[in-house]
Amino acid sequence: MTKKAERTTAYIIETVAPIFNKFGYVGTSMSDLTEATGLTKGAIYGNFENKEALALSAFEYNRSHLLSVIDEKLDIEGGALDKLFSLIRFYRQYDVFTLPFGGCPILNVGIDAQSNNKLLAAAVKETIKEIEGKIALVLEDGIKQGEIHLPVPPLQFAKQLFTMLQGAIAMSTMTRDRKYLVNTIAYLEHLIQKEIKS
Amino acid sequence: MTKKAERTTAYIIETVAPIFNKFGYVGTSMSDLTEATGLTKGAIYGNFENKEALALSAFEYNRSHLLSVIDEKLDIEGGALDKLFSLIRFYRQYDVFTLPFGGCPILNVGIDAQSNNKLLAAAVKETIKEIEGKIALVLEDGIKQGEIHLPVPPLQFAKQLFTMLQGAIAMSTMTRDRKYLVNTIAYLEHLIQKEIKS
DNA sequence: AAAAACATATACTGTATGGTATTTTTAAAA
DNA sequence: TTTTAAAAATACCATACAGTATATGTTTTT
Repeated sequence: MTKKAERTTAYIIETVAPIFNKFGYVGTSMSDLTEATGLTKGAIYGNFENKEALALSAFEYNRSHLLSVIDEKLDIEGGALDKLFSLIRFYRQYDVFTLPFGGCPILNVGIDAQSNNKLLAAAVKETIKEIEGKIALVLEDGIKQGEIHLPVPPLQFAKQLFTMLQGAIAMSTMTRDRKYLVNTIAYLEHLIQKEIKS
Repeated sequence: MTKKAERTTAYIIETVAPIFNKFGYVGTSMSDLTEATGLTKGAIYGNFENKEALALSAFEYNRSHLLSVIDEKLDIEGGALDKLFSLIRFYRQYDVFTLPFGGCPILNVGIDAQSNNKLLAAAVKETIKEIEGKIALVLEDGIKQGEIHLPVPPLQFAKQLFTMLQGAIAMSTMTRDRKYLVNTIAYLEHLIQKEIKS
């Protein structure tokens, strides 16, 4: 049996994560969080040092959730192309996936925290690097297997791919129009099929 | 001679615009603004109804600044390709261009205001539509002149182009690495040159 | 079951918030 | 140059903010 505090800590994080993600660090007040959790400040401050530590835990929670799904999409059976298609097909529905999160944690926190919270901004930067690395690994493997060929180094291609995905996420978030996701994924499918397949 | 209040209003807007853009709507306090302007709340509230109206004016100021530069880049002598290259070359240095603005007003406000200010969010949406329209117009003209050919309708291509640009902006903002801009522009130059030139 | 340790609630800091009524100052009109 | 109108400064709301000390419960451990 887990300790009481451990369970409350976990409960607080998962309740609070989408709120921080949606309304931002400064846009979220401690009273928003007591209201959402049904707990008092005593309980929250008993489990977290301050608002910043809580926001950081909340981001880490969203981040690991996202990373594990990306891992899942990249770890399917098949070659590099299969893995890439699996990943970008996931991004076609990224808006519905991130709905319970309160939007894309990378974009939301990455933009919001840029000037308001250095720790969060650094955590986002790290997460981006991590995702790019995962994609690059798949590409490298595909090259080794002679399955694909790239016009630029794998990491650069991975960055370019992720940039396009993130652009689609940004646009569909700002306009509330999922066509940006759908069209970008269609373009990327074409790109991968035509440009990098050996 | 313009009335005193008109000048103060203009002064407030231009002083306040980069602050709102950088720190966001909730992240900016009225005392931040009195401090930056050297004016008192009496002066500010004498010229603006409330914080929201001021933030909206500040965004409109940034927006029209950006739109006029985009117009300038698209209104050069030459054909559609020249105009497109002129525009995307501008975006290669978008980070230094937006430095005095406090970052990209579309991205910053578009993400920040999404859950905190409906008026601002709507204004961003409108601005995106406007820019996409300007690009689409150039493309349509290029098709009529037989200079270019597109695999999709002009507006859709414009949206796709702008999505990639906005993705590069988002990535370079979040990571503070301008390579995303440089590489994306290099890719777009290649894309335009190879894919849409007749 | 009692004692000790832990976890949560209560009640309260001091400060900052957006906003306003009123006075004082400054600029425009006579 | 005086009057009048406009603009900005002052002083002040009430409320919300992040955070804390202390008291009260509630689990664990003995």
